[in-house]
Amino acid sequence: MSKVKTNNRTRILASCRALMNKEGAQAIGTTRLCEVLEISPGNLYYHFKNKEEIVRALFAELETDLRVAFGEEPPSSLTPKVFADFYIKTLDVAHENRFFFSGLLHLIRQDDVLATDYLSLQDWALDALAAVAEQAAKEGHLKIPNSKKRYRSIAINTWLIWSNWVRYLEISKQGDAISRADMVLGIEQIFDVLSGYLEPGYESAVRRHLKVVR
Amino acid sequence: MSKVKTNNRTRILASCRALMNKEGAQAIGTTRLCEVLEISPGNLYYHFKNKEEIVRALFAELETDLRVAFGEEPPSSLTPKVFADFYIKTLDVAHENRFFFSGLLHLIRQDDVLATDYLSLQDWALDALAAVAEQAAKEGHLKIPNSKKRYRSIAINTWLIWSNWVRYLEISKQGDAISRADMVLGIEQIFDVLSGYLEPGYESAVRRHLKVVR
DNA sequence: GTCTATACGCCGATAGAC
DNA sequence: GTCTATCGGCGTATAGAC
Repeated sequence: MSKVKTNNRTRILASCRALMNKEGAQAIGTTRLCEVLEISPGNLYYHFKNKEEIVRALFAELETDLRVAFGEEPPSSLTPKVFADFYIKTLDVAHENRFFFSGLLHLIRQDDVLATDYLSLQDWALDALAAVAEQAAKEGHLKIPNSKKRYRSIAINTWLIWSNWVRYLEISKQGDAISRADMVLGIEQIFDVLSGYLEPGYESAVRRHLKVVR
Repeated sequence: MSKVKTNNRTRILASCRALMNKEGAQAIGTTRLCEVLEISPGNLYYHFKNKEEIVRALFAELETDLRVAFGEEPPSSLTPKVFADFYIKTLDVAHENRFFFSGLLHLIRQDDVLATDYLSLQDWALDALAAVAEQAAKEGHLKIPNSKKRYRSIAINTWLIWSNWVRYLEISKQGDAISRADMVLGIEQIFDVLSGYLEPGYESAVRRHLKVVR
């Protein structure tokens, strides 16, 4: 916790995230990273004990951003704008940290600490998504039997699509850049999980809002 | 295409699939593989030009199994049993080849041929899933506006959950074995994508069938 | 804080004997 | 078909000078 600028530490993190997003977490080694940054291996290992520590630091940043984007508590009123913005914000965070979700299984297989931390973040997110569904139902936007189990199931489907949408794009677009429009498509996919239950007026209001963003 | 038994070739494929399923595709090298099989590197490289060729051969097997499981054409009548069995069969194939879906992005990033082949399989599967939704609608099980776009959207959501369900289990269960019951849970998740549109009698019939399997 | 230099292991792959 | 032997390269990580 020194006051001096430890600029290389920041550069390492930023560069590592960018490279891993581009080529995948497994493809980036400390050697490559040092070359790109034009620093020495010794320098990198002064700032981080090992490669795991770099990924853990990146995960910590992701976690912070995600908790902010999901909101520490469900919003008080789910206007169509609040609803649409919620997913835009969270998917943006997923996109900025796509290396993590794309290489997730490999990353947590070789780092138990990261695995535990990820699982508690996932649990938290599932609860948050279930709470949003429950709130939407309470406000009359979702016509759905009031059942914890049902909310949980919707949350899992939402999470599966949410956390894999960017990966699906990377797989499907093969090199082409991922655009803002692609991300909005992701929100529409997530939204379709609820579609069968949605009150028609509310549904079209949210979809109108999504069109504006795109 | 010789008539003699090329047994080691088969052993290499089987062992490679098993190891990759267990530890991830990136974690298994030719060296490890040879040690486990108690054969020499030269032997392995007699049967396969390189590691890519092994993975491609495994993909070919996956593709064959998957096309059989999805059926070459949509079934003539979607009885609840047909519907449930369809997903049980396909998810089993996904489970037997989970290494592929878990490490997909990394695998196709380093093999353009595999990438192309995978994408056409995915396209085919999306069409098949859309056809199933359309058929279910035609038979009156799904109450849904007759729109190609809607069927496509449902197919994508189904595919996202289908192709990531086993990965989600691996991430969430961390070492615990994946059971048959876990797979049936996956089918229920997929089924929930349709839940809002389903004709109630049909829905409960399919769910009853799933309970039997579990 | 940053550098140079370097150890060590594993990986993919090949040559050539049997 | 299968083996032994081996190569070059890259990955992580460390020691120790500046």
